[in-house]
Amino acid sequence: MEERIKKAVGEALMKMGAGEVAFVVERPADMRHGDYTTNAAMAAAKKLGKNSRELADELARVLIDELDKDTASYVAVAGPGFVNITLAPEAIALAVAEADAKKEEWGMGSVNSEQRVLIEYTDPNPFKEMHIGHLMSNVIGESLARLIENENATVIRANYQGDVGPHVAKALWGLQRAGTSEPVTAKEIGTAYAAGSLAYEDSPEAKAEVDALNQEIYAGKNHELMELWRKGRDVSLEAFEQLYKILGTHFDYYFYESETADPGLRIVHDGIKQGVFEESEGAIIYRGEKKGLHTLVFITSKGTPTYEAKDIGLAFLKEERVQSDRSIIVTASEQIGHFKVFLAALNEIAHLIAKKTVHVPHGFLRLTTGKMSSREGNVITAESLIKDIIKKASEKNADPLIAEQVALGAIKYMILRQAPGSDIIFDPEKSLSLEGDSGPYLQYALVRARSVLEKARSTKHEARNEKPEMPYRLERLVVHFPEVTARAASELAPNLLVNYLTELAGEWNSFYAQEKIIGGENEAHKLMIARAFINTMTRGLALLGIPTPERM
RNA sequence: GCCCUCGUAGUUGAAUGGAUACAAUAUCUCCCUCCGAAGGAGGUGGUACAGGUUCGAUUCCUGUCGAGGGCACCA
Repeated sequence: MEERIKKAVGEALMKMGAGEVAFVVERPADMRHGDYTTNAAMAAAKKLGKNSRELADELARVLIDELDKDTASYVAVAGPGFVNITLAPEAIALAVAEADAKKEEWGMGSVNSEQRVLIEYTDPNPFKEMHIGHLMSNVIGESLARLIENENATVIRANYQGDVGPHVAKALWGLQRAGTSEPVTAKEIGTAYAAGSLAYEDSPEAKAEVDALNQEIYAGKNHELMELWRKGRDVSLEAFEQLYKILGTHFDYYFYESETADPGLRIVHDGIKQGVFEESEGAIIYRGEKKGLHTLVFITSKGTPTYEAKDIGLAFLKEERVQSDRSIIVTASEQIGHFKVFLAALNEIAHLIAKKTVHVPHGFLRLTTGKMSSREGNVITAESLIKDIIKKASEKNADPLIAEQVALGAIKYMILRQAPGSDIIFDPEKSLSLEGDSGPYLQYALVRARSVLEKARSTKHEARNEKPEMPYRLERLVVHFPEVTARAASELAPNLLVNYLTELAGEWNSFYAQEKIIGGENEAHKLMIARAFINTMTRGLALLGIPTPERM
């Protein structure tokens, strides 16, 4: 629909001799202004040096001829020169019928038509418990994956896990110190990591031991150590799989730092000859200053690869295993600087890979009660957060499955409701609200709508399909769903869909409160609206990865 | 010290340079004899500060203040 209007506005501008002007067609903030609005007249006025109101009047006249009677009922000029388009009731009825009839295909688009998109997200570290940052990465990444898929692309989900590096050495040091040769729980390993991490900071001897362990792990020659490493890794990875299951996410490819280290080292060493990297104080570095960035170490003076070198190795490994047109990496925003340098270096080695790669940063989850640190003992793990919210949701839901669905809805909503890059301020005292703007609000609206349909099945109703002259606001909102999903996908911003669905749920709740559906006037028409709402909400929540409970 | 984000009702968030800055929450009123009150209807309340560009600035530019993150051997 938006496309159709955009095209008509473009043609109208052409006829007015302003074909070059860039303009937008969008949903006005206030529905009373119409179903679509365009700033085309104001944009053209600037370019042509004419009065915007006069130009808007002219555009409105031309536009009403461009759009056929069944599409727009009228076009009006308002404010400084907005041209507002109000859809014809027939066009709205048609779209609502489509929202019902198309089922799973409702809202599917072609923004990423035929593309193969590789998306890396979650990236937890074995030997550490999964914390909230990884949860955020997972929830955002999974939703992006689904939004991109919905635009007719093939999405390949990848997870990159840090199974080597200093944090692993710290955990193994802790396990050795505790005399554990057979770790069985992730918690056990997490505790060992915390112990190793503390000792590393407090004791120079421990630091030296951990550093030595780190190199031994890279070397892989110490059988006893590697056996402990393998066992600990398996336990951690298995714990992650349990969480992925609960979160409703899955991966097509797993990459591990233990396998990116070698290619990373090799490629960086090759890069020295090409003048991309250089040696400095025994380390191999990339001088970011040549690109207005800062210098980063890629290989340490001890010969171990850093995160940056491993990322170079990873980029090539991905290329080897997965054919892709685009590559998206979702990580915390603290890595923005590192990714800039990494991509600059990669661009010198492999221009085509760098060009198709984009880093999508997500914010932190910050506590109102102060910084999270393992030292303070107030680190919130993904598991503990989920458990807490499930407990809260259980107060109203005896069924544990539903309590879990509601809790996940609440958590995912909190993460997805705002622009991906910004931090989330979380008050652990107040916990998560299950009312108002929230996941459960959307779920509840859906459950109630389904319940109406359920009831309607057992009652007799008229076959006549009459409808009021003016479409309901709810219907007018449903029309916009495909545009919203397309925009959320192209801007990599699930929050746009969250905001839309929240508005949609509110509109349904008002409709539900004001209108008697079963046994009311125009029953068949209202039931159709209910079905259109249900399908739109169901599809929308699916794209966010928010579960839809049967009842609440 | 340098670089990057960001400052919007008491609080948490919206608003591709556009219309009377939009919600939720908290608070104050109402509404279950009627399809499910995790709901609906209404009230109170806001763009950090100072300049600039523009017909028009929460948005762009400059400065001040404040917060977060990054800046050679961590990830």
